[in-house]
Amino acid sequence: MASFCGVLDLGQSALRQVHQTYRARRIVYRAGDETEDIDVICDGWAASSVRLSDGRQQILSFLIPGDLVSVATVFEKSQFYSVQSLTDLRCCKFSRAELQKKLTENPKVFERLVACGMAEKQLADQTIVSLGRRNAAARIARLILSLMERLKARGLAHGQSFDFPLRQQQIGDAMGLTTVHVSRVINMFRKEGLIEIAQRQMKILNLSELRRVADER
Amino acid sequence: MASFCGVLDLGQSALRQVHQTYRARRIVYRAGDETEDIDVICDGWAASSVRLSDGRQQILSFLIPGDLVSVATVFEKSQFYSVQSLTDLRCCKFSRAELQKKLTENPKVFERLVACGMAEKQLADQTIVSLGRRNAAARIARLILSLMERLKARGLAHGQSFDFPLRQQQIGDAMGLTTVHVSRVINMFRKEGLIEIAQRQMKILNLSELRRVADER
DNA sequence: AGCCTTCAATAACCCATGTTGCCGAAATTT
DNA sequence: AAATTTCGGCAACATGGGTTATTGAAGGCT
Repeated sequence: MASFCGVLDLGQSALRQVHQTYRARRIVYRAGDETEDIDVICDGWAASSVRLSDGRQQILSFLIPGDLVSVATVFEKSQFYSVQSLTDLRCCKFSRAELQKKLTENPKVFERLVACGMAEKQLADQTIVSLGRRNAAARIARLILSLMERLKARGLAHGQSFDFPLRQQQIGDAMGLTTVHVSRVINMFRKEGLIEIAQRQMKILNLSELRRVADER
Repeated sequence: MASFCGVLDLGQSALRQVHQTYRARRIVYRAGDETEDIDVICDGWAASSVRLSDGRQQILSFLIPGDLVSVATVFEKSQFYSVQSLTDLRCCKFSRAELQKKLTENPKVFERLVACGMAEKQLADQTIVSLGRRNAAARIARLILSLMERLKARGLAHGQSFDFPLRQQQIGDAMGLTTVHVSRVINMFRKEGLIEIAQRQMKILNLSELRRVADER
């Protein structure tokens, strides 16, 4: 299986890389901290999120293998959101300074980085549409479909089945819902034969109907 | 007053630019269309938005003088969202091809463009937090404060007063609320002496209290 | 194996926000 | 300035989703 260290396709003169692992539920990056490294996720899932003063959190995005821990980290030493591992995680670390140097030398790498950044932005925009205008069922259906597409694009889904390590709490924190309501919706999906979840594996049983739900208001 | 044509600071070898005006409520860019130009807003407000199949729309962001009509347009010919003028608009148009050429020649310009892109992303992330975790009053308070900060940074606010051409419908379309509910909240703000709106001018009367409301759940 | 923690399902109740409809004011067009 | 459209305020009512609490199952740890 691809290791995803090479997403940026740095070519012959590859940069020094260090691999690092994190246990599930660890803080990979804490909001406001300064870092000198850029992480690429090789294996496992993570999430970027913001914690509010009352303890609730909003997940901004889920990160899967092949994702950079935010393109912004390449240009800014510190971010206003945190990143936490959702599963055990394997990352490939690059030095920011070295990567930036590479950018000026190799415009192809810069292009690839810009493309990653724009993909992040487009996902964020679609999240805004979900949160602003869709009801709970459509939001969750969209999340599932979007994750499936992203996993497929990286060769991490076989047919309509894929690893799905998310807890209902995390789905709620991403889609602006409570765990109770996420549970209601997921069970409705199950009872209607749209999906099946067992042992952290998601299987989509009725794709066209799930798409229909995702397009409801 | 600054014209904002120079946001990208293209320097001596300035690009050919064309100025264009739009009346209020016109489509500046239609989702999916291919364009060869990049617009910088010199005067007036616009909004990028997505229209759903049932006619409702979600506004992704408000664009004010000095904003690019999305950094993404520099790299991608077509976008999945539209841009509409909210007021009469003056824009400065650059050719994408020429601008891209300039990018490879002048890394400073590239940096500035990346910085614009990251600012867009950060605004989008903050919108996600608002929509996901804040109630109507906090969302609207945050929108007002965020717009004030952005206008101030461009020298377009005098003290706590600034142009505010948004209709309640547009506030609702941006913050995932109905016009009725926007009206309820705005009137509450008025009655509590937080803000004053008259003739498309917003004045913040009690900044600290408005900030407090913005930080409530 | 036993203990403890996390996770999910479910029910009863509540509240923030949506829906519909109406009216008058303000803005825009003619 | 008359006509028309847009806009905002308001009230009555409906509902999607939140809150709280309880229970059992699943998963980790010693």
